[in-house]
Amino acid sequence: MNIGQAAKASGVSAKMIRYYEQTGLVSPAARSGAGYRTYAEKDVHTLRFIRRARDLGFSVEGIAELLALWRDRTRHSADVKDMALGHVAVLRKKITELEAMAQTLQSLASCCAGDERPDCPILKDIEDGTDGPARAPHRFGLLPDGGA
Amino acid sequence: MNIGQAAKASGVSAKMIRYYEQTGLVSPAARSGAGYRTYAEKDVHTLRFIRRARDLGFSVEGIAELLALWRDRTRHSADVKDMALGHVAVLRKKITELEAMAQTLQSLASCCAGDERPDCPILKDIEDGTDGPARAPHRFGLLPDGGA
DNA sequence: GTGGGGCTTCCCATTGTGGGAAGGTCAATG
DNA sequence: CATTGACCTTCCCACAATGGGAAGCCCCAC
Repeated sequence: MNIGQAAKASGVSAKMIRYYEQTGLVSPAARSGAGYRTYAEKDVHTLRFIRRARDLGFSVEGIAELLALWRDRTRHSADVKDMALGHVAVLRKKITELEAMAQTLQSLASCCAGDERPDCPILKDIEDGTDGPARAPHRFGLLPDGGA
Repeated sequence: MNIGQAAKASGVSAKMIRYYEQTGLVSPAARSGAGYRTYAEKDVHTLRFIRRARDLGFSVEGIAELLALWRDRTRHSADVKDMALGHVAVLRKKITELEAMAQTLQSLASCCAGDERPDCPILKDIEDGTDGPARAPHRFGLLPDGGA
């Protein structure tokens, strides 16, 4: 199976498969005489694992750990659980931050007339910083959505 | 005031101030004889506005719009409100996605013994993809946290 | 033998942010 | 006045994960 087939079968784009290979997340694929990467069912299985882990929000680095555990028949399920729960904590923290932003904005918006006049409590707040020293983060890229 | 002072006063790092200038979010600062950027209170005020908007999760592009509205004395508060609410919608969507991940992971973890044995429902699930075709996103960078 | 589609590698862009090097400046102290 | 240390300048690099696209080779079907 060539990379295009593997991509379709696994839900990971060809571009990403090459990237994962390049960064060492997956081992280099076998090559055909012409230099084409060839994949077996087993490889697709791994790619699928990766995609699912990505869908659960794990970083590539986290996936590397997960893959290592997956392949280690002597693993302790406690280690996997720790990773999962640790990630849940990260997720929840992020959610909390996002929620704080949303709530602030929402309440600000509810004080805004939303008409043709210029007066706006939202801008006033951003300007004066009444929203507290909430050192919240930002920078959460919105899904370029590599279509499934 | 030099850039370092402005950075401290506004909560925006010097690096970022230069970046914002370079990308046109703020207009080029005045320069001293030696080529040092100099800032007035007014500039710091603008930088503070930017930082607050970032804290509310707006992208630089969004902030550019917000700034334009802020400076436009003939703005309609409705436009500001639209932006705020639009952003809230984006935030909520993100939250929903994150929550789906957290919930899946949490429930999976709760089925995991978490002991020294290798059997693990979490890995099984990721492997077999029982978690549904939830094409959720990922890639939400966690705050490098430019400490304020 | 030719066309179209798939594959290869390589480079670029994205979004904000920080790190660091090489060099100029400035203020204070000896 | 000279040195020192803190500050400024520009320029390049890196990150994380992903897509876009170009140039060129390959393979199969017709």
